[in-house]
Amino acid sequence: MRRTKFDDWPCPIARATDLIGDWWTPLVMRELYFGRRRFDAIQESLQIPRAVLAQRLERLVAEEMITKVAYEERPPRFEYRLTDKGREFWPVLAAMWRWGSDWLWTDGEGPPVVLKDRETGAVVHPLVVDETTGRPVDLRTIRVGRAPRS
Amino acid sequence: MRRTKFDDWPCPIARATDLIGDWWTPLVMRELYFGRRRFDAIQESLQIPRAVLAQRLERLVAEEMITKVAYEERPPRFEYRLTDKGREFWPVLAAMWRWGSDWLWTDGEGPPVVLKDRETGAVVHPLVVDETTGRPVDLRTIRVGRAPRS
DNA sequence: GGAGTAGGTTCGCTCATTGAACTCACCCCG
DNA sequence: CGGGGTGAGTTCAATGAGCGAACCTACTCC
Repeated sequence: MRRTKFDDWPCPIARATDLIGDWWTPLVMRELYFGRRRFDAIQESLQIPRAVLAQRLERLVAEEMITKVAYEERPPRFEYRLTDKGREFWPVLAAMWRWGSDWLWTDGEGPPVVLKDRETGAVVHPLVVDETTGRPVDLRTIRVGRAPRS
Repeated sequence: MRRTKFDDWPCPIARATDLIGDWWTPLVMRELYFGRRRFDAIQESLQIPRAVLAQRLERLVAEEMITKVAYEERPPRFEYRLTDKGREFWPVLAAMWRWGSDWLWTDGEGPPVVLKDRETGAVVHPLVVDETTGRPVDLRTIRVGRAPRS
């Protein structure tokens, strides 16, 4: 049977999972965030099967995370550019980066790479807070409620 | 062929993706965050195939996101409890929640559910910031660098 | 002794992912 | 003009993961 789809569930986590839950997709986004825009560049960097990359890019275009732009007509050549929707997804990967760095290196060291501020060079530690109060989101202080109907 | 594993890549996003990139896994974590701890409760709530749920829980236990605890000996009954590692993954799903709420409801409304502060009842809007500066993480101001060797 | 419950396994089917090879349109070089 | 190179994919056969349904086990309750 076909894999169960979550894209019409009434939960933001379910819908987001449907999109980025495809194998390789977060890594394809990572490549785009770090400036790789061409098919072969992404394929070579990730060593992703070409058929899979083609299918993932197609879906990301359909979901309007990226757009496919011809940067040359003859011969036909394309690149993939992030949309606002795609660019705003970066904080999710930043949160994953933080958690992965904190918990997935068991060798006593951390990962060999860090996020840095482009200007100051200071190391950036992503943290998820409540926009209004500024307090870190904590499972114990949060519950789910019905949305206030406006 | 077997699906490519990312769990030993030198990138925090890749390693985290390997774990939560399994289909259903973020939703299983969501159920645990919202208090469902028993196999049948999770299975019924998500309508996830039982074999898949068993395999996901097994992996989450192996990765120390959760522990399996007998809450009753005769008859044998179990529940799954979050570890610190599992609980600290919640901010990643909170960031996904925010992005999903902002971008995945095209019907003019938002999702029917929101996150609320358990005490004040105020709606919580997760936001990913830099822990040191407090500024929202923005792709344009961030780059990747080698980790300072301590 | 039969029904019910919690927590899984087993099964056969289909779809997705994989690596390797192939295509296509074009350019450049001699 | 022929040969090699490049970017962007498509095609292919083999294997593995996800699917729904049925089954199993160990107990309790009536």
